[in-house]
Amino acid sequence: MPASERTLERLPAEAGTLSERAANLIEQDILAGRLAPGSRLGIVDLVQRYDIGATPLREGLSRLMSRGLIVGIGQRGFRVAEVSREDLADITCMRTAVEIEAVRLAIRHGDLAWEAGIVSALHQMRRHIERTGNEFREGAAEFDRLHKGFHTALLAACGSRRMLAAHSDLYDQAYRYRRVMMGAIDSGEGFIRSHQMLADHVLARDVTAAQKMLAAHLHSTIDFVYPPESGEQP
Amino acid sequence: MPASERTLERLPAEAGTLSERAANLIEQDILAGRLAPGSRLGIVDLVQRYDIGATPLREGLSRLMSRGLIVGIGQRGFRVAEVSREDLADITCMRTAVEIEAVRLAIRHGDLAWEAGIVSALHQMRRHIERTGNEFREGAAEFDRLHKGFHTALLAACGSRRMLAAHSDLYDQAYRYRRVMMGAIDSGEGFIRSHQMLADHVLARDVTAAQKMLAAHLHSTIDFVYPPESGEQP
DNA sequence: CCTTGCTCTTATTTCGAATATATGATCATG
DNA sequence: CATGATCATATATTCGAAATAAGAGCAAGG
Repeated sequence: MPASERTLERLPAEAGTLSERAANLIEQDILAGRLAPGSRLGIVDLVQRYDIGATPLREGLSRLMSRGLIVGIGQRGFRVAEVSREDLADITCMRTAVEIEAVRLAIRHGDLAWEAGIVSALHQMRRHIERTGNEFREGAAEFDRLHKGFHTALLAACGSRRMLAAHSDLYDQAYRYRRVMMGAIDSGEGFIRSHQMLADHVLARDVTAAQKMLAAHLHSTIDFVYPPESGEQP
Repeated sequence: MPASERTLERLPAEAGTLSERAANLIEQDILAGRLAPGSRLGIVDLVQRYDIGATPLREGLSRLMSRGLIVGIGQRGFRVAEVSREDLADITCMRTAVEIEAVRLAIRHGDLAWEAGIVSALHQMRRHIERTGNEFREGAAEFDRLHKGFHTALLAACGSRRMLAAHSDLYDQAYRYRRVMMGAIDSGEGFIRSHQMLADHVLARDVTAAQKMLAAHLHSTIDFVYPPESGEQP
């Protein structure tokens, strides 16, 4: 195992045009929290930070705008989108709408390969938690990739490009909030169990149970990040 | 009626930055069919067409990309998104998901102002049809504004910014297909009646009936544009 | 005759400079 | 002392030209 270092970090950012690269880099930094919510995204700063010209940067920012990670005001530049309880509620609302319907369609149309994908994704997630023990928050980025993979697998057979794209976008937007609660998961025990149950309902083709559990799962993030009794802290 | 010409055409396009203006202009042209599906959007052509520089144009194109009206391939420029039966089905799928949930929430949370908005929007649409008679396809753009207004009014009280935005985007994307079937509506008679029924169900707070009718309404576009027995014609 | 590799053309993409706009400070004024 | 106008500075935005990549046409070789 000498040359085991492969080009892993080149995958997301080093493709195509500088505009895409810029969009990817900025998205990564926002999701990872390196660009805090509400931060001003001054062009000059960004040019220095990423060593990319103003034109492709602006283009990347424009693309991110429509995805809810960035807000841009007329002649006053761009900012990282704020986080707030209302926004998380809105994301959850939209996610619920998309996933409730997508999982219904997936259950209706899913074939054997789809089922296998779910089992596989769940297995990977479980193993990752077992392997890293209670410190699986450390590799939050890697863990979240698997978590996203599982939820994507559930919906994979829904047959709608737009729904899958929307799910992906919304998942990423919610990631900024989930990051906060990563440390709050005591053990991976209950986490895996609830996902196992979700998978069971889906594989049993029980639409109603799956929808119900999915909705509850989505809403649980809100209470984790903003406990019901506490005040707001945007 | 001397100075009855107000600045109406300035509303959508003449605000803020050139990038926004470019995005708006291109969007209008795509929706109106002046830029045909699949057209190459060469930068040089667009610069001449709109008398706007390459930088803000490209930025506008980037913004439209995430909204499904434009596809951009790496180093190979931009094109107007193709139309196809699959794409219309996908739009409808996504619209169903969003609207089914949004109307549920709206019925649950809607207040008196919301109800009034629905009645008002329906009234405007009916009057417009009565006034223009069977030629209401002529003012398709104006009519469609009212039609969109009605459907937006139904969901207005859902309480989710993202859902309303998604509805607006999807409605616009579907407009390219609806434009084709505009001439196919024999009389405004049945059209208004079905919308009246939809409004009745919603105002009666009958979630199930409203959802059912809404879904059917959305799906009806597919059969109009691509009749079930005919082959595809993208 | 088809394939392959090269050059030349065309178009996209990017940069650096110029322009237009907002922001903040300074100063005069009520 | 508060308030509003004016100017200076910083910033975002846009332009025109240069760098870069894709595509077309053509020649040489299998």
